[in-house]
Amino acid sequence: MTDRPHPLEGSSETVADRLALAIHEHRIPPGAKLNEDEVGEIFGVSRTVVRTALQHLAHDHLVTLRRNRGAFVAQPTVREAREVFEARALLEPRTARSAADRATPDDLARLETHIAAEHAALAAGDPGRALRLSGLFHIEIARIADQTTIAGFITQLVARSSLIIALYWHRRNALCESHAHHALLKALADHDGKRAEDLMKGHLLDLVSSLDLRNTEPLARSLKEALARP
Amino acid sequence: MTDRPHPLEGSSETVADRLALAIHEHRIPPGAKLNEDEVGEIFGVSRTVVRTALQHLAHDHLVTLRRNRGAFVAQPTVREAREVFEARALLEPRTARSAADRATPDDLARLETHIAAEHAALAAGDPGRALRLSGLFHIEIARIADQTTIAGFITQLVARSSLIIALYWHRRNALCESHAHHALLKALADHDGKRAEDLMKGHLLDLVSSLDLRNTEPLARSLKEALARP
DNA sequence: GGATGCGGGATCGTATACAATCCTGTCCGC
DNA sequence: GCGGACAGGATTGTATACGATCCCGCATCC
Repeated sequence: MTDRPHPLEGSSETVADRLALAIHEHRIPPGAKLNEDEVGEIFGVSRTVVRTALQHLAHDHLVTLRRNRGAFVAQPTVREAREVFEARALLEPRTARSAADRATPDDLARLETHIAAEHAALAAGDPGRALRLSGLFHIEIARIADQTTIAGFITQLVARSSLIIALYWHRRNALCESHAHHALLKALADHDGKRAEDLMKGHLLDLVSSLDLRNTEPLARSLKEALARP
Repeated sequence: MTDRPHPLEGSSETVADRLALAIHEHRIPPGAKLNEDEVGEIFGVSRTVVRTALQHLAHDHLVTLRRNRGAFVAQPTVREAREVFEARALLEPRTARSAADRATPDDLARLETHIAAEHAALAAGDPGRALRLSGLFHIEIARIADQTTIAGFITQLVARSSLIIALYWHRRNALCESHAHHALLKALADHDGKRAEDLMKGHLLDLVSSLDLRNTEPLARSLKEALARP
């Protein structure tokens, strides 16, 4: 009942957003094929708009477009995974510092809401939604820093991080996340830029350390393991 | 002879690249309208591929898509201009440091070529091409640092910087550019990461200081000045 | 028996056609 | 003379149609 095949709603961005959300919440696994006709029928739109949406997602590295093959949910390599988090390490700590200087009570309230919703999603057994909200927390900080350009980059990096987590997640330490976010919020509330910067840096390092980035290939996870011992 | 209206060459990315190059070299001014039929006829392709190319460029903030209005070459606001250079300030110095650690003789030779080509273009009275090569220098450094993700961001930021320069350029100090790049190359050749980082930081600050970012509107430059005294 | 060539089916890439929207110039009323 | 409504033209948004390419399965040949 919640998801009816809408006859036609608005534009291609809606389709892109819906697809991105599904990918972000791990409802569509990495490597999954996104058939144009199928997606078009689901959303009640033509292939034209689906193609536009897929190209949009491809530009954000959420899907991979292979010529005459179709669109697939991206499977970041370990190299890409490292690059994504190195980029985040360059962008986010300094942005968090700026956010600490500019955060208004309204901003802090919104962040608090995010954290609460994240907890609620976890309690409700919806880790995908919790992960999504966790990412929105980072994006919101960039927005508070009043840097829409950087916020755009972080949005992209968070989206890719979601795929990376889907592929390379190892430790089951969900508590770390929420606690780190809470500490970060406190630093922002205190307008302690230096602390916010350090906390963000550490938080990102924790995230990377919770991944298993030893393998060489992402599809090795489904291929090499299959023929590990011949 | 060099630029014939190709009957049909390859794909939409070619059109996007050609358009991006023209914008980058200031052959198409900010605010210019990009008619789909017109562009399609120029490149000998259909509107479908032109639309794809324009959406690609829109995603990189090189063109602005207005619903039912068409595509226009972007006109970054002063706010966007500041944001772009703040993002570059976050990304490029640290990337230059990494590049200094990894630069091979082959990399250095390629950078030397870039600088030489930049000088040649300036001498040939083609400042647009010189600016393009100057941007490629920055992108090449990110590539040397072996960070394709960051390189992608910098590519986007350099492209937007080209538009910003077209709109807000003030001082005519082209020497600064080439000299800064030469000093940077020397630091990279010496594998002096710290110096490369500092030089890049200073270079970006010089770039910003060569702009006139006082105005509030970008189109004021072409509209208000026209009817300054009625 | 295994590898190679080939054909059917499906899917993507591009072009074209139609509908919706917007801009511009003109006409009418005040 | 001037402001507003309206129609014409142009341009974009979306859908559909056709051609090209690729994958998969089967038959054939070595």
